[in-house]
Amino acid sequence: MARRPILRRMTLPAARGRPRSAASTAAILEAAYALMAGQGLAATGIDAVARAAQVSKMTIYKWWPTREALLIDAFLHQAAARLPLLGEGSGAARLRRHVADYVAALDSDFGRVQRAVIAECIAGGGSAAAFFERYLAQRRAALARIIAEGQADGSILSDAAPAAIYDALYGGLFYRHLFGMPPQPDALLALCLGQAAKP
Amino acid sequence: MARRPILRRMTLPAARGRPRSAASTAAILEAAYALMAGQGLAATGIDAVARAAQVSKMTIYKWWPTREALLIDAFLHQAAARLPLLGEGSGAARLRRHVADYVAALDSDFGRVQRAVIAECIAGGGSAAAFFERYLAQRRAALARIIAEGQADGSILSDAAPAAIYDALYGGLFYRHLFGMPPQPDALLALCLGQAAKP
DNA sequence: CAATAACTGGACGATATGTCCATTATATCG
DNA sequence: CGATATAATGGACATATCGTCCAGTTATTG
Repeated sequence: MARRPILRRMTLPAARGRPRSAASTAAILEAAYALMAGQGLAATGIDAVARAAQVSKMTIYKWWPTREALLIDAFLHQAAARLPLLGEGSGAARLRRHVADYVAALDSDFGRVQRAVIAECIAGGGSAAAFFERYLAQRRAALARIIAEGQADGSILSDAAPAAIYDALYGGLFYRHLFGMPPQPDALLALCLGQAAKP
Repeated sequence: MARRPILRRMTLPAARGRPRSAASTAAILEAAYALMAGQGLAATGIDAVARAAQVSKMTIYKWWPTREALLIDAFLHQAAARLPLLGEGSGAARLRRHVADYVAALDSDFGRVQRAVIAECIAGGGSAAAFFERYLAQRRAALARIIAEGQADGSILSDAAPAAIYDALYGGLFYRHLFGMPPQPDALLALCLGQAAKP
């Protein structure tokens, strides 16, 4: 009979024709990230990405409608592995560890690229809401959960809403980073978690 | 003898030749602001500004080295009148009033333009440190002073460093604004000023 | 009037944008 | 295998912006 395998069809919806090249996709995303990290946003045009990825420009335009979409994807492709949220210890301990990781990441390629992506979002759509929806929202929800656990286990004294604690803490960290001030995680942690939060 | 008047020379350093046109300067700054507010950053090229201000492109390039410098100036030109810091009442009351003004301003032309300027700074120099130096730093210092007064008069309960309170409060507000979340000034104020700050 | 400096208007090369096409490559289906 | 379908290529293309340059005009001072 040689009927088309139903199961296959449901998972990979009819792969007729030449399949999309995973190698090109990865090369494009990595080139975009590397250009943002190295040369900055201004040097990260579609032409430059195509050249660096050794790929035709049309291949990029085929899969990404705007530069904004490409740069967000390039960021997500690298960010997936970074800034893990799991760990052991009290809520406060896990939060402190993540804050330390976040501060270190901001002071690296990752921070430069994140700024570039945000700038591109603003230039394109007026705000960085797209970046929030595709990246920050999940992180914020996960960290709010950890903050709530910290309140439950007594390691975080403040009884403010977890989301508000997150906004003040990470908003403060991001604000200082964006405007070129050195990070001061301890002062913000003390303020946002309640004066003398337990370890 | 008809010597050149010394005093004049010290205040206005030798005004020989045709003087710079104040009307053109104002028209350029206002056109740049209006374009950012109306059409967004992408539509605010030097050519477009020159056209809108009815000015030769060379006049812009003569006085501003980069688009970043022009856009910051255009922002400052409008921002000077906004967000007054003076007022009456306790430190907490003045701070609350400013927070309300700030939130209202962000949700207007002013907010869009501020985002555009920040994006341009990132695209140009990698960070928005230039914007901080020319605008935010003074505001931050003035508000930290008001916060310190609030701690002194007992209207702000938290004894954290005023700068840390500022960073958490305005960082949180800015973070929510930048990423498209609705403002929640009351939650952040309660958290940052100490649970139940007096009026 | 002479000297000085700002402003004009247009032209220029370099670069980026997004689109289009004919061609080639790689897969599935019958 | 051959037919079909889709990706990827590489170059051309019109359009737009950037920053610079220049010759000429305008405004102000000495």
